[in-house]
Amino acid sequence: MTTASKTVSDVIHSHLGVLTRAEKQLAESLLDNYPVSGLGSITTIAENAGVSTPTVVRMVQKLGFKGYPDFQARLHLEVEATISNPIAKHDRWAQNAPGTHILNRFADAIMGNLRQTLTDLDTATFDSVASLLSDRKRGLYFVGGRITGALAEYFFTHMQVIRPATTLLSSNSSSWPQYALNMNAGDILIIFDIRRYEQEMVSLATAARKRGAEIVVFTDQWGSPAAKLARHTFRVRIEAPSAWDSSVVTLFIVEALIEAVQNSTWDETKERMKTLEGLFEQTKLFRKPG
Amino acid sequence: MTTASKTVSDVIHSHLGVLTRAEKQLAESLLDNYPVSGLGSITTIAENAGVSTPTVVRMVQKLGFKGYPDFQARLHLEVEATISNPIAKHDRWAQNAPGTHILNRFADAIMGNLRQTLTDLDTATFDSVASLLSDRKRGLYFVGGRITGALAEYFFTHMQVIRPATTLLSSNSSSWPQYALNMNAGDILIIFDIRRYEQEMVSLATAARKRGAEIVVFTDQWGSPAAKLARHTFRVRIEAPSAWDSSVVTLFIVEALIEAVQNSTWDETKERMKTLEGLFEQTKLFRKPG
DNA sequence: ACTGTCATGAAAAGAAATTTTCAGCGGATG
DNA sequence: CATCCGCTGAAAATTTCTTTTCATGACAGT
Repeated sequence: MTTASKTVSDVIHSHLGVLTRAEKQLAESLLDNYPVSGLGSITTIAENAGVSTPTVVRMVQKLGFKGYPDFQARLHLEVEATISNPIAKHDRWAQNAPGTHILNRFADAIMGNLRQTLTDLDTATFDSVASLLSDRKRGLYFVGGRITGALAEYFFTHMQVIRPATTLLSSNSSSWPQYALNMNAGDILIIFDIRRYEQEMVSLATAARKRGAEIVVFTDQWGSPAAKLARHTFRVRIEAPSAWDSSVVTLFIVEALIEAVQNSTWDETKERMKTLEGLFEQTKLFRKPG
Repeated sequence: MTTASKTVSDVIHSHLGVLTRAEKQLAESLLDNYPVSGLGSITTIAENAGVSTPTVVRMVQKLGFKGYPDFQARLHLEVEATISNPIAKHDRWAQNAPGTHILNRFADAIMGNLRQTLTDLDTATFDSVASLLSDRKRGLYFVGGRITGALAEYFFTHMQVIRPATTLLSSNSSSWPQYALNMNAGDILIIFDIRRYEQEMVSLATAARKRGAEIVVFTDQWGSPAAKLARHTFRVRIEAPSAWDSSVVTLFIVEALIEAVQNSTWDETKERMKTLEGLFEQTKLFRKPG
């Protein structure tokens, strides 16, 4: 066979370029939860992928197999190889990585963090924050520290598209008092502050509270001192097998919040995004293509 | 179903006593190399076991299954459970949250992304990139787009602490040519570019290549055009139940890389970090947790 | 030895899967 | 705007799989 030593996954990847729309759709479906997704009959996988059975036949033939049975036989071999390997037995998803590889240890840790964080997290808090952030009458201010500044920026960039009146505070704390001065009652200050808490953060939070602003804090399980001044606090697990803390779960919550806000204000956001897209497109028109 | 919570293997074992000779022979064959041996058609497994197909039907019905397809469907589920990872098992997650809550839907999606990404990811690529980034003789340049700029910044912030000669390119592409001009042969350009690929990224990558720089690209499963110019490419799953793509898994890989680099250059890094800590303490910008 | 019971597989019948055919549709091109 | 080309899925044709039927043979009890 021409596809001798490569895995079906490899073959699919190497053919992605020559696949048509429906075939790509099928390929995605197969690669998702690979290789188990290819265990069933041609009818089943066609249905799962939302394409017709002829499309399946055409694709597997395009990939170099004689027909669907040929394709499936190959998949079965791969499943067998995977399962029969005692090392891979429990860790198929990291099959390429030795058990002690940093990727695996990281994945374990992050999974634990996510599970723990979600267990501890009150969905009412999440929903309340989403609701606060959806209120367009409130100004939003984002601030983070040395490391968490990137998270604040990420959150800010998205919210800026979704709604007006969003402000990103510089990571440099010397300019913070000026921002606090501009806050109005009902505005929201979103603080990212994990260990090695920044002292200035408390001053900023205090000033914001005096101006009547609500405070939302993303911190770690030990809690930023600024959390005492907050209306809502997200305590996120940040432990990783590393000298550094992990921001993965924090980013996870940020993204979920972005979607929650976007979803609850979709009607208002839609037009806004369209306009913005137009602006981006226009800007690109004036540049030379690469 | 009567055989609800037990595995097929359990069911077979508990029925061994009531099986006839040919059925026992079949059962042995199935348990040998279980559960993969049950992947094929009824004809196949009958042949492998040296019995007739009616024997197979009779046995699976004796075991409590409706017929062979029922039996096989169950086996497929077990194969899937065996192959899939702990990540997929989210039973106890977010107990406080309804199954349809955005947090849970997001968690599902991110878990899938992580699993898929790790499955597709070659650890050799990861290790090669970690090794490249550990080479202090090479200058590092980080660049991202509108959304991914925050990721580039996050990566940069950490690497800046760990090693010298790191540069963060502005998100504004107009300044990129100047950076390219400063690159030397062997320098590394780390590009973050997910869909809505930025056209200028290709120009930058081309310019960097001309200067002899190596390119590492973080992109999505569809692949940034800049990936064609890259020495190494990370294809990360970014799908989320959201109007926006998810950067969680990308951040995961970034953090793992940070640790890998830090770990491989610890001796050199240690002193550097101590010095930096001292500087931070001195300026009282950062405090220890209280 | 006779008889009844049960296991077993060959073969037929039935069901389902796989492949092929073909018409419609939509985007590309002139 | 017309034409072409290739993708796509409905449906038919074909192949394969699954189940049922039934004849045979082994064995236990009479």
